[in-house]
Amino acid sequence: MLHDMYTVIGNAIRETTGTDDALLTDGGEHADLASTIAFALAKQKKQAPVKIAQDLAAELTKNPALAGVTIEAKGPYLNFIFGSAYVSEVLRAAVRPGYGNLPKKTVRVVLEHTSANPNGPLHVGHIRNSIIGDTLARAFRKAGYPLEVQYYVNDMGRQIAIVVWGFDNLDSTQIEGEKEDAHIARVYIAANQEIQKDEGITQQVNVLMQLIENGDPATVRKFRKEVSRCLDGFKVTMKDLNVAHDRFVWESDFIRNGDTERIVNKLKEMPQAREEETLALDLSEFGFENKYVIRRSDGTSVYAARDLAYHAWKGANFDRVIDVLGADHKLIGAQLQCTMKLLGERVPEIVHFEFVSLPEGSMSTRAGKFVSADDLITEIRKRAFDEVTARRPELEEETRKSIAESVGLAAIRYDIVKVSPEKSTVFDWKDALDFERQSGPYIQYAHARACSILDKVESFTECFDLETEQEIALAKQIARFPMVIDSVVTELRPHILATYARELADTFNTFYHFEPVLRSEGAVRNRRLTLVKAVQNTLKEALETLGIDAIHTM
RNA sequence: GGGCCUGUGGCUUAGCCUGGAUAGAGCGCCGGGCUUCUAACCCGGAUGUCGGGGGUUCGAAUCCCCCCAGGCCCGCCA
Repeated sequence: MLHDMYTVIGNAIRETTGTDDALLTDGGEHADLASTIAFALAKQKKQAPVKIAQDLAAELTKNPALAGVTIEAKGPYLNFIFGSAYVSEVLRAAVRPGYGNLPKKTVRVVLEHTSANPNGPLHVGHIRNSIIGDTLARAFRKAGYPLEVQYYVNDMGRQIAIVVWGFDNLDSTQIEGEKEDAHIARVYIAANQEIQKDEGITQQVNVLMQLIENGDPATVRKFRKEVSRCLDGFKVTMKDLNVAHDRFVWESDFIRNGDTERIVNKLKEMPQAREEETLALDLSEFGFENKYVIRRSDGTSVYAARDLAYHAWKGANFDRVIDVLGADHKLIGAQLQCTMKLLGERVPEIVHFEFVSLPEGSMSTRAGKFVSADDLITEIRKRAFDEVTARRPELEEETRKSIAESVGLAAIRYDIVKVSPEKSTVFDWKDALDFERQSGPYIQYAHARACSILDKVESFTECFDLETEQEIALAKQIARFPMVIDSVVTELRPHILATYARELADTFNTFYHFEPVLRSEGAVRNRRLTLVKAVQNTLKEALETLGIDAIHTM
């Protein structure tokens, strides 16, 4: 819709001026779309931009393809203002279920996110990965892509060996009511403290790592058991966060099925291979200073080898491979991409996000320095319940509890997804527990308001002809939604959707305060009810794409 | 030491890729609005050397170079 207008107007400008780029941008407060083409043509035509803009406006107004669009020159700017037909068309589309869905695609996408090491609970840094990843996943589905979401289970790393060593050698009884992942973390932290005191333990851990690499059945069972327990804990947390994976892929499977060995053999044949005690790749010709180590001198594979095998498998089964990874993986991510390219395999696209730290410094599972996602969820639900109880004391306790869960989820997800991924953040309890403007609950509230209006009418005749400035502004905001979804998947930046949903809520709230709906009559009432229905539907679709419940009352 | 990312009112942040109309918002501050469709809201006000310096351009928060500050990375860890 907006996209169609963009194309039509862009083509008209290109045809009329003979340029390649129509220099079309958002018109902001001045227009729906605007072009700065007059500046670009000034030198070539040896005329003032203002004159060029005037001439072009006159010329374009005659173009039948642009019928219904008001074209005016404001100084050197060419402004395009869409007419009522556009607004009606937007409204007709926006009241239908699934508004914002884009045409079905055939490109199969695999998206990997979270993939935290199973050595302790998910903390507020990990869930930035989960929430960026899950929001992207929802946007991809909305954009019509067949998608599989995977969690890569690092079940054979050193940390897991340390966990297993702890269970074998320390007092590791589970405390009553203790969650599995919290239990694992406690043992992991204790084991690391022992390692600090006694270096001999490292040797015992190394032995465990060789046993797991060689597939020693007893060791495999022990590793699987603790990793599975930790994952069970993760699954509870992720369910609370409305984050879902289609498949959990175990790293050790790529050793067992021979994929790692096969890819290591291919790597050996590369001109960049350096086989001494270790097997490594020299990628210095591509700007990587350090060697990319594939195999240790004792013959065991390192993470990179298994990761290459995993990515080769993904590349063989999907058309696009996308990974969501923390900024600490930038270098190895780039080395992975470089190596995949050299192997002639499909190169993964990597979405990086910067770190979340605590006011006192970086988080560390090993040192026990972290705020767990579970603690955050518990705290925010408590706060949300108090808030709901204060506002809606008449509701049943069960209803208030349910609303509090949805509000808490919205607050957490929105607080995290709204920030651009390249910005590092410091976790702040006050900001995380905020339910006011620029928050998830604020957007939910706008949606609940729209629902409340619609609940109060039996039926109405849909009317798509808007009149007032506020009505039209709201419809034009609604019109942007499909293009926003497209931008999210094209740019792999989910915070665009967060910003959009908030702006739509802002526009609706302003409309709400200036334009009575139920208290108006006749055609005015009908068209405003239609508009409220459209905004309710768009907010619902946007919230659900953000993984937030579009609740009807709060 | 090298590489990547970030630096926008007191605080948090959008805009930067793809240069253009008075840099947009929230919190906090000041003032106003609930017998009214849900005030988790709305309206108005004060607050900005867009880290600093140079350059490109008719035009720079946006592009290029240098510098400063912070984060992350540079392992036979993952």
